[in-house]
Amino acid sequence: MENQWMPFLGSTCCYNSMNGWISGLKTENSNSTAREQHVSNIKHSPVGVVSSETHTTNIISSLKKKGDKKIKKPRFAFQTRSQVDILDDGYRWRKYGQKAVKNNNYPRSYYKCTHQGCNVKKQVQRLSKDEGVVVTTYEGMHTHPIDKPTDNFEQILHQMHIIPPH
DNA sequence: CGCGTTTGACCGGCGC
DNA sequence: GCGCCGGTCAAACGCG
Repeated sequence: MENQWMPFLGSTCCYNSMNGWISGLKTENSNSTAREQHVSNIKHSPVGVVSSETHTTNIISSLKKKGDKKIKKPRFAFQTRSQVDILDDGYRWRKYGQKAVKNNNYPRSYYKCTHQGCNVKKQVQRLSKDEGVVVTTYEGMHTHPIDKPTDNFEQILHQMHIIPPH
């Protein structure tokens, strides 16, 4: 498989062209530290992109039905170090569920984009290992512009609009 | 009154 | 087949 690395807000994320999903690694460097401090002004500070291969495998296997060609939705997960769970990324989200997940003391919240016809979902989960870290997973791509642009997170969202090459 | 959250029920996949 | 686990539904509720 060929991986294509791209800068992501001071850290590095990895696009895996084999399964079409984005995975990544948390990288600490002086550049990201400065960036974090800057972004922390808006309640969140990205610390890296999380790779969840097991989760990815499960989703993909569940997506493909017998005979059907699997429709792989782009997924994008990243971690932020924050006190609050809800990231104001400029889109409007409606919470439609909350579940307690195993091996985690904190519940996982499920959100859906309220825009008509836009089926983007996201999950927000706080790590019990490090309660200062919030993992946000986006699923799908928005079919509309951002309602309320935010200077910093607009860039993140823009990164997430990258369509996997074929 | 319109919209978003809460919360238990429901459901499908998967492992045993 | 059954129970666990994760994801979704939807009715009730809250709040502006």
